[in-house]
Amino acid sequence: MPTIRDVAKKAGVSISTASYALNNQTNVHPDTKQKILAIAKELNYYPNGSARNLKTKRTGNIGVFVYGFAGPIFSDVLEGIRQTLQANNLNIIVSSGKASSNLLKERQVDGAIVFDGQLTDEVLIHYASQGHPLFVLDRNLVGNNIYSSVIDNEGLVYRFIKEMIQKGYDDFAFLSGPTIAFNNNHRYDGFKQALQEHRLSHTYIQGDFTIQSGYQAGLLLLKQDKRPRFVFCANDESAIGLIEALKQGGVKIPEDVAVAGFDNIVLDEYITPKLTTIGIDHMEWGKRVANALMDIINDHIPKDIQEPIGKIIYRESC
Amino acid sequence: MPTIRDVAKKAGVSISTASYALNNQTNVHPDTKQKILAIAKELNYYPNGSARNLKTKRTGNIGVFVYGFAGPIFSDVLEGIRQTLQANNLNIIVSSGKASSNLLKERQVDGAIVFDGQLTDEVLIHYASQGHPLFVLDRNLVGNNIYSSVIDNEGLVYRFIKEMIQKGYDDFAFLSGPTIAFNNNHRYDGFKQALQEHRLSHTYIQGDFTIQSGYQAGLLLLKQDKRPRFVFCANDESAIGLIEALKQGGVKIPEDVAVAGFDNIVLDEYITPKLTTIGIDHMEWGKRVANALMDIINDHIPKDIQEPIGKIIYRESC
DNA sequence: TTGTAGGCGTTATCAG
DNA sequence: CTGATAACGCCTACAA
Repeated sequence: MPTIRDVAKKAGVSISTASYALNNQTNVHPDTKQKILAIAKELNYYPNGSARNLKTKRTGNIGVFVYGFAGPIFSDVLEGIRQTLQANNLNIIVSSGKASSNLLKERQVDGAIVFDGQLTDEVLIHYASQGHPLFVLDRNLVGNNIYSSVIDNEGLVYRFIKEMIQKGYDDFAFLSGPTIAFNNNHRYDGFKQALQEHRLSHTYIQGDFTIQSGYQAGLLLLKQDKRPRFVFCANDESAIGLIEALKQGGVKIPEDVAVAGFDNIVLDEYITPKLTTIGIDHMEWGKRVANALMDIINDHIPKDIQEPIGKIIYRESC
Repeated sequence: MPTIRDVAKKAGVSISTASYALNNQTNVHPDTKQKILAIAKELNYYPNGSARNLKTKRTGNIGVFVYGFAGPIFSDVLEGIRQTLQANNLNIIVSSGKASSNLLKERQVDGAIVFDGQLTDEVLIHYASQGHPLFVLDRNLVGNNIYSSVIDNEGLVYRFIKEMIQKGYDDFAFLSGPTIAFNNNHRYDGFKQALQEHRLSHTYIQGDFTIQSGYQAGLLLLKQDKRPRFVFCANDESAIGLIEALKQGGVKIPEDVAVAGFDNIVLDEYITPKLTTIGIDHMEWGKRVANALMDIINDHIPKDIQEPIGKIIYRESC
């Protein structure tokens, strides 16, 4: 493992000159510079990250922290973030679980984008309070150096349900996700608001965002003699489970029961009937967030953060 | 940002004593230790990762490098790896693109698991040659400290096609992925081998692993007056595209044309007909690989690496 | 244009 | 049991 020392020695220059050359400083003679670079390449020299980070107090890494790797939604956001960071010469580091808080506490990242409800407010606030910019997605958190980008869950669902009411539906049910989920509650709020304006009541079914829970909800409905005409599901996965169960029970969708979800996951287009849903352009969202983070890092001026773009995607299920 | 200095000063002890206490050494009096820990907590002290890494020559991070974040297959592998690493007190760092080689070159990770054909052999070999353990998945690479875990693509496809021949099929086509893909070629080898043993010929269709390319292939088949009785697709996504096109053209699956794929992605169970495929237990694979890496890191004895478990999953498409 | 030297925050060796 | 002190590898005033 060659160090800058070895490079300098072999080039017959001092360590500092080597450092200047390797860091593309102007104050070094072209000839010496070229010689140093050639030798660095020959020795396969790369600076030790830990040493550089310690000295410069920056790592060149941006942490992206997710709840788990299994979810289908994050991948596009990550890809959008990755592309933007790479264009700005920053490394993306995606992590999850205990590793996330370690990286944060030990300052192995210069900034962070958080998509993980498990990370405690305390850890996040402490990290940001040291001067590191922090972005929280789909979560409420205020503090110094903390920025957030939140999907307008409430507004989107509200608009959608209003349209469905215009279309003639008047007997709704809400298939809920876990009640501790930020998303879920806002979606429910929008749902209720729309109905309330038309003095419509609704049925509430508890689920937990999984396909399985949707399936269970479907079985539940099958047992009832009277079923809602429209089930709005807090996310697509539960909607898919619900449809699966209803279909097996001989219920026609959307003729007997109409269904819609939220998230626009890939699966939506491949089930029968294709699922109507509300979708976010995740890749674009990732890019916007990463760009906002870049702005903050580069000139410390928090530009106004644009909301992610959401839209209703009409397909066959309602 | 408090340093160990601050903790020591406030506790009225030397830096070294503080370090001992914080690192759970035995040679420090319980009372002083407790005091130091209390003050560390009070000051919200956490060691600077860069400094510690520089000194100890380890980072506690394991890099997992993927080709991109968009793919549907990796997530379970990642989750398996994550769980195992977390149980061993190591941080998982997932990265992609240029960031991956940076992290490798600058030695910001103690070991790596590589699932990214874009990372050059050169970078990988150089990294491993410095004494870092490296795992490559689904790729051929030999060298010091390099281990690999490869799916038996060839054997699995071979077994599957043999069974299909037993079942009576005798008119096959192969829908290929990109010919530079390691996976694809081995799958094709197994396919050819099985047919050859029965002196059967086959049709070859070029694709690139995407749903779109499968769809194109389907359109192509629709134009032909004579169609193969069985299309084996190099992966599930192309199979799904193929099925979509054939269905739209009025072809019945599996009655007119039988189809199968490889990977067992989530989508398979939600399309009509459900896709027969060959699947790997990805979560289990991730765990095995991570465990093998742990063994290597802990006692430097390369245990025999178990192959990932693959099996044929019969559903409706053939 | 190049070299000297100090220090980033830790850990770890060696004395006390 | 505790305390000086020397590294780890690099960057960067400042001096030459």
